[in-house]
Order: sequence, then structure tokens, then C-alpha cells
Amino acid sequence: MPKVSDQYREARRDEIARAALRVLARNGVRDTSIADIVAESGLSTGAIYSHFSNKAELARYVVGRFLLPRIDALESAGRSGQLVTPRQALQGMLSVFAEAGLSPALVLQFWGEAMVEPGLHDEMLRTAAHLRASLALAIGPWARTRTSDETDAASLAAETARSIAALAQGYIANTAVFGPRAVDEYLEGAAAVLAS
Amino acid sequence: MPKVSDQYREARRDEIARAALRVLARNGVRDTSIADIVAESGLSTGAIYSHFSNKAELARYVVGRFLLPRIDALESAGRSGQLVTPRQALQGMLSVFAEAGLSPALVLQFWGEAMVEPGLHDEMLRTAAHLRASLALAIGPWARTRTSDETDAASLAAETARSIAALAQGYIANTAVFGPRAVDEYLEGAAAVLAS
DNA sequence: ACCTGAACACCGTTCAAGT
DNA sequence: ACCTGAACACCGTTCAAGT
Repeated sequence: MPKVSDQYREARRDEIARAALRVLARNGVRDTSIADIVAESGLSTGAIYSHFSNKAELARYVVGRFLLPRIDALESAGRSGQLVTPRQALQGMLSVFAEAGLSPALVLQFWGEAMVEPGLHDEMLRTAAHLRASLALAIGPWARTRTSDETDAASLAAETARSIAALAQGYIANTAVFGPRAVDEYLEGAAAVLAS
Repeated sequence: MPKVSDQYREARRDEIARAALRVLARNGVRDTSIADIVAESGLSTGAIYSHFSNKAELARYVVGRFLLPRIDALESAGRSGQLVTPRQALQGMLSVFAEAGLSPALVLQFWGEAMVEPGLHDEMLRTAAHLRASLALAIGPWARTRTSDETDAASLAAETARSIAALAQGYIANTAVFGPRAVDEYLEGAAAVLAS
């Protein structure tokens, strides 16, 4: 298979996925029809279906490609041995998230969709696994200050990454439903509740 | 208007809503069609539409009626002056939630749906307002140990209630996506992250 | 190989006709 | 007044026919 053609296919899939994301951001998951994506992309129904076998596969591609922000800065900080605390990692992740322009409302809709679409759920777990691995790397130095055993440190980092994810999910769901809120305010409020 | 007839109407709406909830729990929000609810309820299409003007109104009714657990025990503890901390209130709420048999997956789907259905969003905010008021009442004595001014105590209780809600949402979204987790574990993990 | 767009099965909703 | 179920517009998906 010539590489040019593969590149072309991938570029075409990306073009369709970007058109889909624009409609999704505008109308939401439920109210985005294939007809809308056809109109937004300027292609035809059949053209979409010659690049994605169905709507679910397109959704999976969008999630895998655009739904999670990269947290390279955090990761390299951890790699260079800088002490990133879990709280700083959470704060950094939420800030990157906000800067990436990902709408909490759209993310929440995809979570809901994943409850009913196993392939999308799998893709989300895969994408989340990357994020957790990045987080674990970032807080690695912190974990090693808490235990001398390397295996213990790794599992502490992994468990902590799940808690960071849970807090991030809380922030996203809460701002989506109840309106925007500053990350710092949210962290202070949550800390006060848990310390009480 | 005779009262009997009103009661009958309400009972009929409830009967339809309960049938809808059974299908929703089984198939999820996206994959529940009116035809499914017709089959589950044993009524006809027109019968459903003579009690609810559309699918959205039925969803709103289900959410208002079944989506949030009652936390009477917590509320009366607060009313009687017992010192309920925010953390205990959160823990109590999540326990009641789990005992009520409300599937986190279904709740997450409704949150997503609310992002695209303004009437459902409104109903959710209304239901959440009741819950927050109950929480505020429950943690009232705690708030008054923190400040002598009654107005300050009320606003502290209200702000704290939002943070409790955010943490509860995090627990629900996290368990829905990543699988069940003990409430205590979640609370310990989150506290460790925020204290770091 | 990629693309076109008409055709098909199914969805939410309406409405004339029944009790 | 409540209910029936056929009819309608729209959705996701398929497929014969084009380049």
C-alpha cells in the first residue's frame, strides 16, 4: 500500500472529523445528524460512509483525536524530577482543559453517550489511560517522597491518578450543569469539605 | 375540576413514568423509544401523548420524580442541632444514592441530555436546588460553629453545598466511566490529592 | 477506489375516528 | 375525556450506478 494514499485517507478522515466536531460543538451530540455533517463538510452521505463505517465509529475517532488535552508540560516537569504535587497536577490538567477550548457540556454528553455505546466507552478508557499514565509520570517524584519502595510508589501514583481524574470529572460535570466556576474556587471548596 | 379525576391523571402519568424508567434503566436514554415505552406500559402511542405532550416532557417528569434521592435523615439531624460536617453530609448523600438503586450510568446520561434539552436542564436545576437546600439545612449547625454571623453562616452553608454537589458529581461520573468504587476510598483519595 | 444520491427501515409526533 | 393506530416528516444506513 503506497504511503501517500494512506496519508490522503487519514487527512480525509480528519477533515470529516473536524467538520463533525464543529457541528457537535454547535448542536450537541443528540442533535448532530449525518445530514448536518454532510452539509458542514461539503461532501455527500456516501463519502462519509466510505471513510467511517457508521456514526459510532466517527464519534470514536472524534473522541480519540480531540476529547482529551495533552499535558506535555506537566509530564516533562515530572520527568525532569521536579516535585509536582497531585493537587498541582489536577490544577494544571484543568487549566490545560479550559485553554484547549473543550466545552464541559460536550464532554459530559460524550460521557453519557459512552454509557450506551461500548466502542466509544472503550475508546474513552484508552484515551483516559494515556492521560493517567501522563499524570502518574508527572507526580512520580512526589510519590517517591512518600515511600522508598519503587513498586509502592508506582501503585500510589496510579491510585492517586484515579482520584485526580475523579476530581476533574466533578469539576467538568459541575461547571457544565451549574455554570462556570474558577478552578481555584472549586479546589478550595472541595478541600474544605473533605477536611471537615 | 373533581379531585378524583386529577388523582387518576397523576396516577396514570406515574404509571407511564415508571414504565419509562424501567426501559431507561435497561436500554439507556438514547436507545429508549416511545415504541419501547408503549410496549412496556401496555398502552398505545396516543395514550402516552394524551398524558405527556412529548418525549422531553416525559423525561422531565422522570427526572423530577426519580432522579434525586431523599436525604430526610440528614436533614432532620441538622434540624435537631446535631453537628453534621460537610464530609459526613457528602458521605451520607452518596450512600443514600447508592441505596436508592440509581444507576450512575443513567444519571450521567441525563446530565448529558440536559446539555441539549433546556427544559430538562431547568428541571434538573430545580431538583438540585431542593437537594442543596436539604444539604444546607443539614450542615447548618456546622456552619454556625465557623462564624457567629447568621448571614455568613447561611452563605457558607450554600457555598459548601455546591462543593458537596461537585464532589458527588465526580464520584458518580467516575464510577459510571471507570467502574464501581467504595465511597470511603473515593473520599480518602480525593482528600489526599487536595491536601498535597 | 472514491464518490453520488435515491431507496429502505425506523423514529417521534399528529390526527381523524372510536368509546 | 381518553384512547386507538395509520399516516407523515425525518433519521441512519445501504447500494446500484458513476468517475
